[in-house]
Amino acid sequence: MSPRKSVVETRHTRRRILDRGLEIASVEGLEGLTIGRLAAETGMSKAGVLGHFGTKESLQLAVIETAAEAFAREVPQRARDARPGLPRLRAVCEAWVSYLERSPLPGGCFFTAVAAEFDGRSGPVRDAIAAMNTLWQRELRIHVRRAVSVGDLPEDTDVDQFVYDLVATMLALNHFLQFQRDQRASTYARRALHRLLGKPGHV
Amino acid sequence: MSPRKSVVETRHTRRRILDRGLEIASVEGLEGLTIGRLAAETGMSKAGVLGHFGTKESLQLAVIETAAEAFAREVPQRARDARPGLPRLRAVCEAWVSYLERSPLPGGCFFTAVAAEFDGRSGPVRDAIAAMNTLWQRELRIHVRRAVSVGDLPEDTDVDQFVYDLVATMLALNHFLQFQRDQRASTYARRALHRLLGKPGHV
DNA sequence: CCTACCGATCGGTAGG
DNA sequence: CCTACCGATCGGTAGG
Repeated sequence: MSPRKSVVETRHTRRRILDRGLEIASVEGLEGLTIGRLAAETGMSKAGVLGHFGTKESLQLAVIETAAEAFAREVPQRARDARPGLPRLRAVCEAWVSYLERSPLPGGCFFTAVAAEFDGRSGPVRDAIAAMNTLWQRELRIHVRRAVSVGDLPEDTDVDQFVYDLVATMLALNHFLQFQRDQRASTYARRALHRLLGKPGHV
Repeated sequence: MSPRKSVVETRHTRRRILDRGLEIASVEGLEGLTIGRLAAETGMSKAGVLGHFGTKESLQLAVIETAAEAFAREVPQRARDARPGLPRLRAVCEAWVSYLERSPLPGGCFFTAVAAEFDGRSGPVRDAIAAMNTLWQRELRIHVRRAVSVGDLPEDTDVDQFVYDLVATMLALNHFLQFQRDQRASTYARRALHRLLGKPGHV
């Protein structure tokens, strides 16, 4: 029996479980993430792992939360110093491409993976993934709209179409990198972005 | 005990299993496709189902083969009467969009789903999916190259970039339709294609 | 946080 | 093609 841990130690253990869980889920999906494997890889018992979350579904929701925090840190946060409008939008996209290129998670983009996994299902886990997806596209729309309103993009820009094109480029980048393991993918992605956003350094 | 069946009946049973298996796998993935569920939904015993394939892996490979045949029937075959070059390429893309729009499988595009599922894994199943993916992109490249050589597309067209852009549009279409359930997706996809391929009806 | 369980389900086999 | 199994693993619980 392990001795009872302090609050800070408990929180640290929870983080370790979630960080490892995010890595596993990026490869195996959120259903393929099993409590038994998570226990083995953190050196705990299954009951020890489950004690932090109660149910597998709560664990899945906590992993989604963890993924959202990592994404926020890696992409939108890195663009916050750029001037609102096209420069900010470009900075966001460059941080996004760079994140997918570096691919800190072994299975590539967590949200792309679990969106595909849960697209045919329903329930709280799907809803949580969808909520993050909506939040992110809303942020992209705001950047595009701003770029239009300050005159960096043409007045007649279709904002939703623009967001679709950005998302398409990133979905393809993740697909070509992770599935096809084609390193040229980031070149293609940057060229596609260049077509949408123009030359970096110019307005 | 069921009486022994004729060869034609056996083949028919195998087809029924594979058709149902493809539907299940489009939603649950190829790992989530279980022999028990497949048996229940075809009114057979697990041993009866497994007898047709031997192992789950063989079943998975047979489902991939079935999916490839369905895709070939629905997309490239429907474009074979169009003139080689840009008209053929446009016909292929229109059949592709239409296929994703109609979405005969409950989980959307089978290959998109399983590519995401297996991108972090290795083995014969991943290899089979990758082989189909390669075959299809090779066909797309041939159409693009032909469109360039007959003068329908500019001489300096980057063929691989062009294929990347087509795939990006289709991945996004499937994502927006299946995950976001956004019916406007096909409008966005067709506009993106229009930008790449020009106005249908014109060379 | 552990050990020691639970019923359900997994892929697969034996034997007919 | 079936019934009747097998060991392994699933999510989860009891009790400490």
